[in-house]
Amino acid sequence: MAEEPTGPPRGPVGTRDVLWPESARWEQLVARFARRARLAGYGLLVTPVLEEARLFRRGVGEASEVVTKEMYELTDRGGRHLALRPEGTAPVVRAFVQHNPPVPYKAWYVTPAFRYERPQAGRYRQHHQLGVEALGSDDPDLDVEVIALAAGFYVELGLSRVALAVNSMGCGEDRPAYLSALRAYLDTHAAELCDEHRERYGANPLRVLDCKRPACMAVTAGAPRLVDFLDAPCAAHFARVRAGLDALGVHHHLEPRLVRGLDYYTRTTFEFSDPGLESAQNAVGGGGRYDGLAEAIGGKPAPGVGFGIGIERLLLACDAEAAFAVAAPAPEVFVVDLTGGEEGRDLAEELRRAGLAAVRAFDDRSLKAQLRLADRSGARWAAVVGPAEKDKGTVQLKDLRGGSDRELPRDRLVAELSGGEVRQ
RNA sequence: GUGGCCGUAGCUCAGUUGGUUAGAGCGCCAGGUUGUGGCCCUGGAGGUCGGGGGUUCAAGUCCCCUCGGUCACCCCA
Repeated sequence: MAEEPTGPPRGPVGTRDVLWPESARWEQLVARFARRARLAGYGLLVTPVLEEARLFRRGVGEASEVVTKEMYELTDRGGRHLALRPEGTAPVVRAFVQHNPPVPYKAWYVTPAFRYERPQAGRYRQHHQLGVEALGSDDPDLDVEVIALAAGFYVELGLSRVALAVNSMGCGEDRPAYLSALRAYLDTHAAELCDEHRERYGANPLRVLDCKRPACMAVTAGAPRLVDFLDAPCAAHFARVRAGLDALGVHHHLEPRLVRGLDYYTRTTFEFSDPGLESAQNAVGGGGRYDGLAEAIGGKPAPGVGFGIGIERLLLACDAEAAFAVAAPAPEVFVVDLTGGEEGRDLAEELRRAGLAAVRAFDDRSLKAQLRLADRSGARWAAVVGPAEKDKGTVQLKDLRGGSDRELPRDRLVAELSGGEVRQ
């Protein structure tokens, strides 16, 4: 247990503050995603960050790493056992089950997610995800729509190296046959597996496929493949998904060992990775179909498919590819006041009421200081009001790019700035 | 949870084999004729050297602990 800290409080380990102006990029990212989602008919869904802990135990999986080792759990003052959401899908499905909206119900979200793990490049205890979920249909074209939405988003941001891996995990019908085949294979190669999996793979042999240690990877390279065990409906579904991606020009490749760490996946799984990311965490998004999840959490059966994109990692990928540069937001007008503040106060508000982004200096700074601030603010115009202008009822309008200056009646200022006469 | 590396001004860093009042650049503030920014010049503010303990005549420099950061394993976004 950590000792009681001293000094001013700090943000908890593994969390970050995104200060302005850096946050401008974040803001833009969410806006772009929202637009894309809306174009495809996905509406914003807001759900609580807190959920009953049992939602994730049942949904994400009792034995999954995320639940057993990484979940933030707490008991509230009323004795309720709650958890901070470790991922985005289960809460969406919970809301769907609880409210039973018309299907297909297509929603997008932006949310923090919490996992108690050691932070490193591209990995935090609180990270943020952008995602969509489409519930109530098992149409493979819906898988295609969802995947294309994500793929198009990466392209829109200027990410050119993002690769899409896909796989199918089958369903409750064909999974048992595959599991026994995999188990039989692993039994004959048990001695060659990594330390962690040598003794224990019985509970969920799929985990071994996900193991990145060289020993396990060498063994699983020759293991039976999920796609070879799909029953007819699942095989047809997967074929339709891949054909749809091809038809839309969404490049992808089969990754037979892609199983992902959350237990709820069935049929389609996919993952986007950016090899441009230097760090070990180069997965910038992932998702899949989860036709058994609604039922697993106690609702009536409902299929679903969706994905999550990690905002922090996505931005790291943008840095690595020198993509998605966003200019810091700048005001249109900087109001310079030499009358003691009253004129500046009133004029700034007047401009804002007219829809112009207007800022000013405080603390009665010198003219020189105010103009310096105006320059650094990035504003195109400075509107200067001193005692002389106040008496005459005018303002000096200064073009901060060139430096030219002209005086105009104060009641003409808004019209000048918003009318296009001065704007170019 | 395990391991490597690193903690000196707001930021990026320098601080010789331990030796006076801890420095630079950038940023910030003020001034450079009474009301005009950017460039330049001058000056200024700002640091419990992450924290605690120890060694020593003397610790930013060495040792231990601790907190934090960072990277990796694992897993994932």
